[in-house]
Amino acid sequence: MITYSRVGRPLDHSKDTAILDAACALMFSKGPAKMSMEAIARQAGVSKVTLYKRFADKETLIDAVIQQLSQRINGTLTVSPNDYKDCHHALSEFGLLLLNFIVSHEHMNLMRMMASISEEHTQILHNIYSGGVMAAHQALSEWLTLKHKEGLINCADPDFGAEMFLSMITGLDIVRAFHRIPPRSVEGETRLHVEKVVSSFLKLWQLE
Amino acid sequence: MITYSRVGRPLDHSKDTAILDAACALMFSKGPAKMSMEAIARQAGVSKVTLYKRFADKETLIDAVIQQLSQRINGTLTVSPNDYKDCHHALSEFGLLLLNFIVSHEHMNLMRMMASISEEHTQILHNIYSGGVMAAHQALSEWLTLKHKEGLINCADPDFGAEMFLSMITGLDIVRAFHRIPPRSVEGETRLHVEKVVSSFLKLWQLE
DNA sequence: TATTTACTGTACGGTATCGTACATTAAGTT
DNA sequence: AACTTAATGTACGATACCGTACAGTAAATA
Repeated sequence: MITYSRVGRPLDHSKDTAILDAACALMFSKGPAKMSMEAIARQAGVSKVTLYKRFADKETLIDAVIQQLSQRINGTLTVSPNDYKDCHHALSEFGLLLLNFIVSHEHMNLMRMMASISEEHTQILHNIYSGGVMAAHQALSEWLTLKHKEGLINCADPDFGAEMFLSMITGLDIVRAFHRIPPRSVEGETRLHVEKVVSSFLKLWQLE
Repeated sequence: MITYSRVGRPLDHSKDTAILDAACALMFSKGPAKMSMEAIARQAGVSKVTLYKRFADKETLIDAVIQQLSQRINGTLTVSPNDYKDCHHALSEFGLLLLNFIVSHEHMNLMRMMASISEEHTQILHNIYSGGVMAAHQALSEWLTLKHKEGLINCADPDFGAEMFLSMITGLDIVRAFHRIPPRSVEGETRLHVEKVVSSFLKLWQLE
């Protein structure tokens, strides 16, 4: 942590973001292991000394990049099913957004970085889980509870229902993306998949 | 590739497996990046020269480890739904096996290794996908087709059905395992999850 | 202006690791 | 026995990279 001091030349906070951006880009292209601190400093337009002033060592920087990236990524998934009235419409829109989010390059890159985190640093992974998947699951679960009370959806086990929806939407696409298999070529195919999932989901939990 | 020669001291093929085993163990404990060739040679009880005689360089060895591991792992998932007559029973047993397989340490370690494979070596990932997920998906899809013809399951879109079953069984457990969150403590919980999934699945595709 | 802190650029010590060379021994074939 | 290949062990060159030291410059405050 850098303490603020009133005297002397002030910290240039634009360098923080410059460093993180450069590190992030290099993590994408080279991977955490082959990313060198010199390259980060060069690409950030910053001397190595400043780099080490902001981040104690390489591992700290990597952690910071992952944290920042996960927050930024999870921030893109702001739309909740609350935003739509019709259940089918709500789930479709949410599902489409979710699926596109999951197979996005940013998210897959984040996953690959997370895989490199050693067993000793599980806390970061837990934080990411809480802020990402768990939050999405909880939001959907609460939405299902709400719709259940409104009598629009008959889901007595909203936790299970939410888990099913998330995994059904994800389907095998996340596996394929992880195996670096090109995604569905046509946008319509994705939408069709989502529609089929939503139909199945509602068939299970809309009517008795 | 090592060409066979009739003359001179023959290759000791036990060293191949010794090297691969040592490399595999070190990949598990240290990760691919921090695994050194010296350590592999030491643990395998082999000199560094022999190591480099069998595997041109570190990357080649890593690829070989991943290939071997994926084959061995996929080999453990031999049980197909064919082995049971009752549909519910078949899906339950298959699902339980699948879920335990997916969250196993071996499989998660393999996933983490796969994440370190660069974009230039996608062929390995594609091979793993074909031999693993895709094979399981296809087997299940064919089983569904069979049961459809037998009139036991009403699944006009077996590919989609198989994808749904696989992802529903997997659920969020694979995500949690990836985030290094401890798995379900009680064996019974896993079985309960599988039961709920199978019930839902059959509710969708058994009756009209 | 004096002082304090931020920042640059270069250089460097230290470490780790890759891949190879060399001399020597082991284990087979002809 | 002569030959050929496998294997060991040590040593070594080359490289890369981490993290820091040092001298000097920039930008703020008192």
